[in-house]
Amino acid sequence: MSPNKKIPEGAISRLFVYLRELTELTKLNIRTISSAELGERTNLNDAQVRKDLGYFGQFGVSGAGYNTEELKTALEKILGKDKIWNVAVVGAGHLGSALLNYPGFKERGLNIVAAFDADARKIGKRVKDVTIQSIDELPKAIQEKKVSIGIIAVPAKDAQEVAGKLIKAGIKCILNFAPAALIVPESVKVKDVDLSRELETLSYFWSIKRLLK
Amino acid sequence: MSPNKKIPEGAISRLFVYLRELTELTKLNIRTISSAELGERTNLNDAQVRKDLGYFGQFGVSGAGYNTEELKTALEKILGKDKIWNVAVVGAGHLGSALLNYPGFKERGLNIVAAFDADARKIGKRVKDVTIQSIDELPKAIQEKKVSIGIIAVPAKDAQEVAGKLIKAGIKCILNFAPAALIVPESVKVKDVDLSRELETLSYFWSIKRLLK
DNA sequence: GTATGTGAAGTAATTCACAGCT
DNA sequence: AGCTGTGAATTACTTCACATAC
Repeated sequence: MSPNKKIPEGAISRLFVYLRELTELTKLNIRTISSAELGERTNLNDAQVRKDLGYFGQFGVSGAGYNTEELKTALEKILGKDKIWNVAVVGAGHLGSALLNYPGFKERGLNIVAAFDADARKIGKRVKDVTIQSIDELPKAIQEKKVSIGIIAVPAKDAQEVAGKLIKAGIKCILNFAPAALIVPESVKVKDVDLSRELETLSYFWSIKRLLK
Repeated sequence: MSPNKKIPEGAISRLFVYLRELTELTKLNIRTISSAELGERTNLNDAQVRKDLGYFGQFGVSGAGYNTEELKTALEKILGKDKIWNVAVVGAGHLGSALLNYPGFKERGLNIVAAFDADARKIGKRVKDVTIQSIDELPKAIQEKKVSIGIIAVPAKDAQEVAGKLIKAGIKCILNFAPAALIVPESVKVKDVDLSRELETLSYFWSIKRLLK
């Protein structure tokens, strides 16, 4: 049942994990998998697997499990994996460049088609498949290249300004690597990836030595 | 009241954000801040700010708010920011190199002191402050350099093996960039950062156009 | 017998709301 | 008057458990 059941964001995220696993399984010519097995391979509970899938329909066969090929196809459709997504990176420092070179994106239909930087020395340089452009060209390039996702990989102090430019250019989804709390309209979805914070949080768990879970 | 109240992991993570903000505020010579203001600057609810702090003590003054300098000092102590953490990166590809060059870590007391790669051509190369070593030297180097956090930045297929080596070498905290479900003992804390998945999840929200929150 | 799909139960995290302090 | 600290209420998410289907 696909209609409005209020789907946790985590469920969406996990569906992509199931899809990856299913891609592996079909490559290995494994035809069928149970929620318990799929859960084991993804470090998740079997009930969670079933519930996550349940938000979108009924894909399994009682007593038998899921047909890997069928479920893979269904998830690809649900998750928009039949489409290719155009992505732009703002900030061509070490992190931005690493993202431009990261093979995992293209493999998953996420195409980085534009990169921008404010530093004149970087403009015109070619990294992987794209040429770094001036920030001034951002609005036009975003339009022309039909970019739907923006990645912010600039220092924290510049992040809000960059976010504003992306949004003005029509971007509705932002992956933000800057450790800054962005202020954006309701209609824009931001995902923060804060690398220092992840490490810091780990260090805390080390220091208390009361590791949970 | 600091004792065992069961502290959400998110609360720990947010404390690091408050600390950053407080560092800014003290630089600006702002002496006092309310939970509402601090929440506004970090995109969080005022009650959340108070509750998060409440897990560790009473730092505020009724009617007045928090003294920025005092709260900063208190959080530094609680979060172990008086210590320096030694970190090792396994995998010196684009992502690993970007992490080695990422200035945000050192700024926050997270020192990358070792880097490893399996590729003989990379071994011996110097990136930023460290020389890339062979994976074979990992156990010895982890010990000698007193590394407490390991970062996995290798392809998914190698991630489990690397995790095993890190754990064998005594590592209890792992930041994992590989899109792989690691199997680790209970005593080891893993944080997954799955960049493709973050982008994919964003793309989903774009495609349904029902952006939440 | 085996494994799904899903309400119900259980946990966890967030937000409310207000008593109490300055 | 203003703002903290915190139980209570709410909301969100996960896991249980079992009727149902193959």
